Amino acid sequence: MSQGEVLGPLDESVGYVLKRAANALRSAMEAALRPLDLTVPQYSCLEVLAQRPGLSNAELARAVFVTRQSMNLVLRGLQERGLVARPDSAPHGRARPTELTPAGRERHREASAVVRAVERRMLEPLSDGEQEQLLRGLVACVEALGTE
Amino acid sequence: MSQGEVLGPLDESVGYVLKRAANALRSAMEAALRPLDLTVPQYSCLEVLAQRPGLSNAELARAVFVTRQSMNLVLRGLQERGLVARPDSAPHGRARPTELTPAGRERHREASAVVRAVERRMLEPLSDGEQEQLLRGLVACVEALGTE
DNA sequence: CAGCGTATGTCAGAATGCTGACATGAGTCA
DNA sequence: TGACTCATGTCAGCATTCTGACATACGCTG
Repeated sequence: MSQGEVLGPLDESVGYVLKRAANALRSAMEAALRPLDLTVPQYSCLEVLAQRPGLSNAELARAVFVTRQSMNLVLRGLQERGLVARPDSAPHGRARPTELTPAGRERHREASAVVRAVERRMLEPLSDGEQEQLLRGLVACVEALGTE
Repeated sequence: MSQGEVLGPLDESVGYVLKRAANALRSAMEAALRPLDLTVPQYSCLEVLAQRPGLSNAELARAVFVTRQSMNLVLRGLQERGLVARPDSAPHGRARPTELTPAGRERHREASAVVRAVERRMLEPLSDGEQEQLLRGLVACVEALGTE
């Protein structure tokens, strides 16, 4: 009863399946990142910093879609573990640019590998064209909802 | 700076966009359900109950992907507002089957309408065929991740 | 009948994220 | 220069959800 659910109208709703897919991806990522002692927000932070070094706390928060307060906690945890570095005083205004340390870059490399493996597993049944179409469809949905 | 973000590699990651889409859908649903004084979990519960009456708390929790404890709180809130009804004593075992009251059915009708409107808005830029393909792609992803 | 395993409902505690609020620093304009 | 606006970092409180645990109820098996 726990697995063999009746295929009801819910499974035909894009919204329901979208939520389900995001949920499954999150769970898979959590499980994959646990051996590296990283949470999903922590990994997201490392990934953004690797691609765009020097971002401030508030900018990182916007990029990962969390509040400044939450991102601040994440950054503190990463800083205590020596994975990111921030100057003690802000060079301009109050924003302190954050950078990955060498250890942070190494950890990001490992984390990025396992996350990409999860993503690859998720997309494995789809052809390249179908993957592209899925991506474009999702982007279209985001834009349609974003412009309210 | 807040809106015009650089189109980086992140936007080409299906996982990232999937999270983004689910997030946008959730926010839009919250905003649409607020006038009806319903949260997303509460609506989800009503929706499942409308399609499958008589489910117990634990079965509802599994259907909505939350814990029994969380669903119990949701059900209490809905019960206090007279939208769902549960017998005081279980007819079999400990599971008490839950049903929508007439008021609950009416509220569900209203909520379902606004949620479907949100979903329609989200899917508006996609053709029928693209919507179908998106749905099938997401289902494939869920299944690929589910079988670990 | 007694024991075991499973499922359910429920209670308590912890973790996580958010909203509200405030002080600080920089830019703008009269 | 002084007032205003905006963004940032940070503190406190609240809300929501999860994990852990326990008692109860049923079915199965010896």
